[in-house]
Amino acid sequence: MDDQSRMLQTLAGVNLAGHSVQGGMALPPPHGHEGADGDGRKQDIGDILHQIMTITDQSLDEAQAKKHALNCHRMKPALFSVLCEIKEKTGLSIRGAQEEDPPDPQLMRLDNMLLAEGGPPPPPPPPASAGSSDNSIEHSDYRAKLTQIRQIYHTELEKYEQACNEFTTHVMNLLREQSRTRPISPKEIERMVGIIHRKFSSIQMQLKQSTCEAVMILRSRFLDARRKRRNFSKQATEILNEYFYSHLSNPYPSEEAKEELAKKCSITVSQVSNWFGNKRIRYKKNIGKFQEEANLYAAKTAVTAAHAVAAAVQNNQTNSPTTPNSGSSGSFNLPNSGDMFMNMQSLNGDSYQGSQVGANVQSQVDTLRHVINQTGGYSDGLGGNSLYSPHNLNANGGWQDATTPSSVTSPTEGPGSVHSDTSN
DNA sequence: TCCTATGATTAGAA
DNA sequence: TTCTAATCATAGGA
Repeated sequence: MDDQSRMLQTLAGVNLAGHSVQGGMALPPPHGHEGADGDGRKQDIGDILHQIMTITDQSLDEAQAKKHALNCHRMKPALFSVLCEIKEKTGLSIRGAQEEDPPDPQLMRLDNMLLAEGGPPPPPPPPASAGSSDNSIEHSDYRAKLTQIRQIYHTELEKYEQACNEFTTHVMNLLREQSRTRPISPKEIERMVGIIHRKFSSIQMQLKQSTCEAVMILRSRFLDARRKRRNFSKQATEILNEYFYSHLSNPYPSEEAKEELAKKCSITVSQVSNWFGNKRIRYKKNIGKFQEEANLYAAKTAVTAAHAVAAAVQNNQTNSPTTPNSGSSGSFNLPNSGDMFMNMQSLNGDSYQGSQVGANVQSQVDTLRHVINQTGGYSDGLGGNSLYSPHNLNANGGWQDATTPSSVTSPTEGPGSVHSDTSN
């Protein structure tokens, strides 16, 4: 059996089963019997089908003429409906299954990213907070560029959507027009529209990808921390240097000390760590160069210590005149200058502990005297300051005390701690 | 524009 | 995990 006759049989079969047709123009029901009227109808259908099947073999003019006749035929709506159903049951049902694709995860990810990036909240500031006076300017610049990208994206998207709508309308009109001559159901038109939309959404995805790339480039350009290097404030550098040179024998601040320094300098703990890391290595590499700086901070620390201790002594004498003199030459509790620094910070700052001062005030006075005597005064020449001389570095380039960095092995050494490092 | 200083990052070691 | 050492990339001054 060839295809044509099979089709004819199928059509006839569907019809004879009393299938309801589109547009309320159903075939008359068979009424349970098929007499001469039924035979006539069959013949009628057979004629139409024959005409349809042979129309492709005819010339265009002949076909046009026949098309009109077929369009006006009373059985046309019924045939239309049946043919549509056959189409549904064959190829189109396969396409229909593909329609239920879940939303593309990549597209969703891009959407989310664009949403997050283009949303109202400003981008996070760079990690370095110090010296970021022009952050707002940079952010506005960043935002301006981001807005520009978004504008381009939206313009393009609008263009695509417009084009998509135009094309969809065009296709719909075309299909509607064609549905007069061939079986195209509204459902099929709908599917076609869906296909067009999917095609356009893939174009949209490309657009989104490009936009994402542009945003990423912008981000890396504007927010890359390395590019955003800012010098710390002078005050912050001074605080860090004071700590460094006063802990020269063991310039490894504990976690607590780092936190304290970070707080004082308005920077992050990791920035403090970075700073000390850089400082240690650069100091070690070029001690001579840093000697002057070391002396400067030595003098500064000593003067601060002198003032603070003097104040503490006065305070101590006023409040507790019976404080025993715990410090005797040779056996005093000698803090290194770094601890003095932190003690002075404690005395002057927010972590003051009266009891500590009370207990150590005399030894601090002795310490100060000791240090002053040891260094031969504050105005020692270059290299003559044993307090900050590089002898703390051992032969293989490490700090003598650095074999046990405080942050690793003795994290309890915090601000204000006292130990007997006499190397200073 | 060049040079130096400096904050940040990275790989590898301990 | 922290540190060192090398390196990058930028700031800022001459």
